[in-house]
Amino acid sequence: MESKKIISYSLNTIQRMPAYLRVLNQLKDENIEYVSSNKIGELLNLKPILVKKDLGLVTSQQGKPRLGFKISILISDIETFLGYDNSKDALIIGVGHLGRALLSYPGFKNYGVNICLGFDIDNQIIGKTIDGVTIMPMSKLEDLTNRLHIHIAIICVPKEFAQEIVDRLATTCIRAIWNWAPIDLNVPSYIAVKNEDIATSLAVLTNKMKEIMKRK
Amino acid sequence: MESKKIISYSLNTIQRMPAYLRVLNQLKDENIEYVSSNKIGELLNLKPILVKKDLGLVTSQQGKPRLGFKISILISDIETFLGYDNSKDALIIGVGHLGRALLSYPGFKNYGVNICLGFDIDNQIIGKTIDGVTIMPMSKLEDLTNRLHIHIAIICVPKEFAQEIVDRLATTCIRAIWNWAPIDLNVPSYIAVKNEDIATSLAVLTNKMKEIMKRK
DNA sequence: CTATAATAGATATAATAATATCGATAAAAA
DNA sequence: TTTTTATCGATATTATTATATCTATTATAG
Repeated sequence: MESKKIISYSLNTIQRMPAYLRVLNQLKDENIEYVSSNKIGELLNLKPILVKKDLGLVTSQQGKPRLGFKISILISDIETFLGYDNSKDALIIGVGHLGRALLSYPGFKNYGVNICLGFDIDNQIIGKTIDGVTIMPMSKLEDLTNRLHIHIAIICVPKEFAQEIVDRLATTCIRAIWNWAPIDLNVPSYIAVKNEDIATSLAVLTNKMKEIMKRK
Repeated sequence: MESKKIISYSLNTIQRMPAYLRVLNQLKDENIEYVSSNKIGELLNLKPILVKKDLGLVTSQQGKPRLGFKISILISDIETFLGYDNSKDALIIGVGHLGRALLSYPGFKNYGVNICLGFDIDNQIIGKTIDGVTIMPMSKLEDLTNRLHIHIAIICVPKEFAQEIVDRLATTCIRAIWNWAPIDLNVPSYIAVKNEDIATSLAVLTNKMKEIMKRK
């Protein structure tokens, strides 16, 4: 009987990957070919052993003693793992300041995400193109989502409207929601959610600050 | 010899607190007086036992059998724990779309954060007031920060400029930096940092999506 | 060519976080 | 008033995550 090793990646491991990718690309730009876990740990303030374990989980190569891992392979392995290799279309709902900030963010393509449509209720901007993305009326939401087979939705509307939009998206082929509205959404189990929660971030920040202020 | 119990709160516990606060305020608005860990766990999709432990760590009250905790006390205990009770002044550097989105966000006061100053290099907006916050030229950064005793800085500038701003802030009384620029900052140990990392968020989201798509 | 040192990889251990269990208690029901 | 039951609080257990140790390997220095 065959046995397949099942590897499960912890949330923490996943969250560290983008940081690895950043330093690896930096090193690659400096024309460095190999890097050790020690070196990466040093650059990111992570224990080398942790880096070693994380990288060992996702890379396809054997690390070489005294040299470490080949950077180019490491990069492509992590990109594959994170899904940056195959571009995914996304739409954005709510094109106010926050929505525009995200639209003008140049980095998405590096992360395999391509925002191809915007939706808003403001007649002033409907039909216009902002940062290369056309803004459509909300009435077209379901139809366009399905016709274009879009799986990722970015929600940037005021919190009062977020839930009703989720309910509408739930009837479409959307399978991931990146929620920037400060509210706990009710989302069916066939849709992944990531909340960008300002309150949580601030809680962590002020807590850290409290620790630091206590010290001295 | 006296012994003081040292409680250390895990990052996870801290991060769950804002969610507890949200549902507690909701319940309070419904004029409910007591709530059990079970009920909160149900509302937030968390195991009741985890909620019980988290709340037990921060609350000052004895929970009552069959009733649970008194909501009003729980709220004020969590608010105190998170530092929402004493307002903290903050400044924002970079008032483009993202900066404006944060400025127009009405929720900060609920989190004990008061953005009282903005800084930018754009002469078009320097001297103007946006959402009640006056925009100052970068040249005044250190002086105003120190004179007003501001401890929190929100960085919303393009990533190329983020590090030099951190270096300038390090010479002031700033003790916490909320970084929205997509870059690993080098920050002295006497300053707390919280990175708002789009790449990390997307990594988590697309990974969850991958799991969901695999299922069926 | 040989010795050395830095590294991966595997495995073991420790630390941390989540979950389960159980007795005491008090509200609610009988 | 008595019984029942939901809950807390404390403690124990389990699961997960991070760290340490040890061996084999190989680039590098001598």
